[in-house]
Amino acid sequence: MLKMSKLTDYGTMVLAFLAANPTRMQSASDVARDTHLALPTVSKLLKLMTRTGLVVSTRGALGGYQLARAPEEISAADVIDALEGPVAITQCSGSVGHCELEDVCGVSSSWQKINVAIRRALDEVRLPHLAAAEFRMPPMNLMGIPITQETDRR
Amino acid sequence: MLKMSKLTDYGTMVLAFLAANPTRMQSASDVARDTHLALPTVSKLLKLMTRTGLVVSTRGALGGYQLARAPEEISAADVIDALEGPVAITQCSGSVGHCELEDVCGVSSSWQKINVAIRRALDEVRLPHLAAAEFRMPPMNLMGIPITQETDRR
DNA sequence: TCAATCAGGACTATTTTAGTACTAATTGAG
DNA sequence: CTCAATTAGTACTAAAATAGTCCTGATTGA
Repeated sequence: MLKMSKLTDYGTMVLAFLAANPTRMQSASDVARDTHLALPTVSKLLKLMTRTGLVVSTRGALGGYQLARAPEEISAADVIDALEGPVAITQCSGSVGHCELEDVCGVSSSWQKINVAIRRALDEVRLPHLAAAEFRMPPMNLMGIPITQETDRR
Repeated sequence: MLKMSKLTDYGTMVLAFLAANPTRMQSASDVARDTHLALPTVSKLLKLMTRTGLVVSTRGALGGYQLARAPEEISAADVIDALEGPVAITQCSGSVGHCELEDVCGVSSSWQKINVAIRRALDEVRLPHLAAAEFRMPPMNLMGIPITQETDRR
């Protein structure tokens, strides 16, 4: 199905929330409260995204998180890279440049082409676009089964 | 990482093998022997791909499998659809047309755009391209770790 | 009738993903 | 200087998805 992990979905929500007030420092608890995600999960996400440079953190009392750059500068590809590692439809195709035998290896060509296409699409969509989507997914029916935006039970 | 499942990888190998002799009927054992995959796995794959119409089967003694259509008519998207279900980066985005609230739901727009781009890329690559890749992946180094084309241990 | 073969599904094992908990480090404020 | 709030790191547990196996039944050519 080639689907994103839940964590990435949540990550988008968290980033969308931070994007709403880019200048304001938000603690993990703030984010958890407003996104309705469980605190430990939000905490984990923020830590991950700090390490990968999507958000910046301030430690100590009154500490918290902020976006590392303008929302327009954060793409879907950035989020997925941060939370799932580099996009790579096959094992070796993610390591362009690392693979010494790239020009011998037939795998590169076709799957690589696909990878590039995917990445380009993911690069074009930025946080503001995603943020618009995040907060208004209504309950809907998927093949007869009623679903809602899936969030962490807590 | 957005990666394909192993099964899909194997599926490609199996199809590539069938594509080598499109007119010849191959039993599951034949395929297993020549692809170096475990028989039960190959069997499972072939059954799945038969049900989804990628290959046709003939039962009974002297039975076996053949491609359902010309190799050029089978795309990467077909293989993934058959073995992993429809490509859909988010939950609801796979059900275009089924979702009654599609025009209300903000999720459609951005992720949908990404989905379409991915699907187009997957549609363009056909079995002959993939087949060329399948049989000559040499041992290589991935970030210092020596790897080979991963196959089923059996 | 038998042996070879596919069909279907149940089941188990493995791996990946999600989620939690605990301990250490940092820092502003009283 | 101490305390409370807060992030950092990491280890661990739980749940879900994926992979893989096996068994039983149906089909068919010899």
